[in-house]
Amino acid sequence: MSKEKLLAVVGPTAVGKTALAVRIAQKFGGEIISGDSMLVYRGFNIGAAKPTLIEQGGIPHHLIDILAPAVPYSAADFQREAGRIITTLNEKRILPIVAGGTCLYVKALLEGYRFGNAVEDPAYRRELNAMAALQGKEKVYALLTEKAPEVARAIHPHNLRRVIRALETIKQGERGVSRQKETDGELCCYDVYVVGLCLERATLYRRIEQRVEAMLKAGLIDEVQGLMEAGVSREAPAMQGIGYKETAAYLAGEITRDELSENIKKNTRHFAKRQLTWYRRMPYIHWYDMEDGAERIWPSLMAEIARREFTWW
RNA sequence: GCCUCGGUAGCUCAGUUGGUAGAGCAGAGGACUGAAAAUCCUCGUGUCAGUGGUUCGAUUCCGCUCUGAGGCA
Repeated sequence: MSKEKLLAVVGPTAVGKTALAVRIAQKFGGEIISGDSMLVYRGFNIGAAKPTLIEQGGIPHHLIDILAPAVPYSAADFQREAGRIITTLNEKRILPIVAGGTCLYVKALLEGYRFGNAVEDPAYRRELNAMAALQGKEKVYALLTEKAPEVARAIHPHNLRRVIRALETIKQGERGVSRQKETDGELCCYDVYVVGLCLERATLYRRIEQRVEAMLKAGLIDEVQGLMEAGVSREAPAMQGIGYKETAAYLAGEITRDELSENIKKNTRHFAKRQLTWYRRMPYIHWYDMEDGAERIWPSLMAEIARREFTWW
C-alpha cells in the first residue's frame, strides 16, 4: 500500500509559512490543514496571527476555528483529525498541505507517534497540581519514582507537566509515556515533502518585533478584553497563547503597556528559538532561505513539488 | 566653582573587612509521544572608567583625571 501524499510547510513563527502555503495551494489545487495549537480556537485571531478570509485566498483551511476557548485540545486530537482530512483529500485527489508552527503536532503527524490510550484526566491533574503547590514539585516526582522508577528517570523532577502526564498514564494502566511510532523504520509515514522556511536569526527577531507591534496596533488589547468580557477565563487553554496571557496580565494591571509589548516580543523570540530546536531533530526538512523574499525561492520550490508528482492530473 | 553619591558581563545591579568577581534579565544550546504559543534543563573572563601612590599583592584604601546623577552657590 502506497503512502498518502502530503506537503508540509514548517518554520519558526513569523517566517511567512501561511502566505507561502496559500500560494502553493492556489498553484496546485490544494487545501490547507493548520498545524497550530492556537488557531483551533474561535475568537483568537489577532494574537494568534490567524489568516483572515482574504489572506486565506479562497483556499479551504482545516482545523481553524473549531473549538471554544475553554475546550482542551491535544497533539493526539490533532494527529487523528489531520490524518482523517489527509485521507479524505487524497481520495479526492486534492493535495493536502499542512502548515503550522506547533512542532509537536506536526512531528507527531509526520512520524506517526503512538500516543497510547491514556486520556487527559482533569481532576487528577488538578489534584497533582495542588499537591505541587502545597508540598513542592519534588513530592509529585517522588510519587512517580515510587510507582515507576524507570519512567521517572527519563523526566526531570522539576518538569511538573511531564511528571503529571506520566502519572496520568500509569493511573490508567499504561506503563508510562509512550515512545512508539507507527512508521516501520522509515522516517515519515506519509509520502511527504517538507518545506522548511528559514531566516537569519537577526532578521527573524526583527520580523517578530514588527509583527508584535502590528498586532497591538490592529487591536490585540481590544480583542483580549472582548474575550474576557465574554467570559473567557485567564486559565482557559487558549489564553495560554503568547500575546494573550501577557495582554490578560496587562488588563489586570500587573504590567505596564511598555512591558506588555516587550514581554510579547521576548516570549515570541523564545518560542521561535524552541521551534528551531525541534527542526534540528527533523532531518527530512528541505530548507529554503527566505532572506531575499519568497520570490527568490518560488521557482525551485515549484520545480521540486512538480517533480514529486504531487499533482495527479 | 564647591559638596554628595555613582562609574563592575549586552542591560539592571550585588560584592570583595585588600588575595583579579557573581546574581537576575537579555542571549546561546538542549529536552519534549494526549496542556506544547505549554513545561523543563545547561551555559557568565569581564581593561571591576582612566591614571599615579601605599602594599608582597589593589577592582577593593588614598590622590588626581575623565564621566553620570543630585544638591549648594
